[in-house]
Amino acid sequence: MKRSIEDIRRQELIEGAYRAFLQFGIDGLTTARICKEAGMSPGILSYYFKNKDEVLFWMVRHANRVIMDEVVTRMKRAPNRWDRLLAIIEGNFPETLFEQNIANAWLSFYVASARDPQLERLQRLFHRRLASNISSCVDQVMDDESVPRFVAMVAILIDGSWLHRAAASTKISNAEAIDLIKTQVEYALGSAKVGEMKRIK
Amino acid sequence: MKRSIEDIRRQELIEGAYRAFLQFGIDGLTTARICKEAGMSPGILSYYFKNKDEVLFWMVRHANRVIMDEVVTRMKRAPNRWDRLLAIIEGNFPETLFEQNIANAWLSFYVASARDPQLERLQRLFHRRLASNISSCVDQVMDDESVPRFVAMVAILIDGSWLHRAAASTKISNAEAIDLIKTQVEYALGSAKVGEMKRIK
DNA sequence: CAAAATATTGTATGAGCATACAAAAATTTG
DNA sequence: CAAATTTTTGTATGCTCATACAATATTTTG
Repeated sequence: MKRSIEDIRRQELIEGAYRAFLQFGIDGLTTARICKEAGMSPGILSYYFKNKDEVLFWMVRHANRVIMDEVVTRMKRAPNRWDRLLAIIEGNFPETLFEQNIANAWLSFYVASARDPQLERLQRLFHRRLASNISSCVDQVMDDESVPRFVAMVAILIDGSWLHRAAASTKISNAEAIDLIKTQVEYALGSAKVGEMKRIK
Repeated sequence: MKRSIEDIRRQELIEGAYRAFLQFGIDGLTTARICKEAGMSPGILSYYFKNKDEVLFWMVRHANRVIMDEVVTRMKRAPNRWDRLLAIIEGNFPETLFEQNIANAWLSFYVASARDPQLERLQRLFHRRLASNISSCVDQVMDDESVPRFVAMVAILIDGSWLHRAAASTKISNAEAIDLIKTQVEYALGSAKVGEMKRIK
């Protein structure tokens, strides 16, 4: 029984923090706001968590999971390496999530992680996961030295599109971002490799 | 005489703010830190500026000018449109400035500009300048509807590389970033257009 | 040089916030 | 149901910081 209520409250606070994060970014996250968003009184946070940073940590994991679920779902459906690569690209731009406020919130997480070792570890983890997913699509069609460069290119295009969405004066839509990245990826691979990837499960 | 000392102090404070910005990002900028960095006592800021935000505003302009000078210098030397495009790309990655702390500071500026209309205007201005520079290189070799997409692609690669530098676990060097962007740009344009651009002054 | 103007210092004030915690309320237990 | 335990509330404390400003120092002017 004790476990249960504790888990529920922690989860509610994490989700409250997530909603506040999407609206105000990391800097707009105050303990008061988190608790209010979770429908609890302001002091409750320090009862269920050591401090605000702990909530932040779990909130970011939660936020990442929301996006990763989109990626994973699409990857599972993909019948071959090429479609898996497309699944990764498309999964990183879900219609409902590719939005200025949210993009900005993610940016603020990047900024914060430069000064918080815990968040930095998370950030590295997310990045390694993305890199390893991309690698697994192309490692059979190019030599080992070429892979990192290709991976960096795709990652830069994905992150860059989010940054663009957050900040640029001419906003890009998710369809445009996907299309743009897909086009550049096709250039980089060439039709021979794309064909090959379509043949590998 | 009055003008002179006022201008000097304002400039010193702006440069102090710039140094603090590079080290700590926008969030690490306190009035005390700015004044200390400028070698003055903590109260001086409100004598020469309306408030901290005004210093911030001028500091960001200053910071942008440092990079833009790199771009402009290279552009002036470029004999044709292709070299001008390369000048823009290379100018956005000066050896001494393409560094994690600085990249992070810029990111924090992007985040802040989402909530500060003054900074947002600056940010739009910077972006329009970049877009217009890129456009002017390619507007003779592609039809008008294709230009924005190409511009977005290059801008995304530039911004994305900075984001990558700030945050990714595998850091990219300026040479690698330039090379990667150049490669993707060549793919996107094709050798015919590149050849054409080399012929247009 | 003395009076006036200007520049600089150091600090007081108050706002916003994280955190701890005493008191109150709700729930569980015997 | 009453005592014990758990959960929740509301607030007090202390910190960091921006800003204003009185007091002091420096420079200018006549």
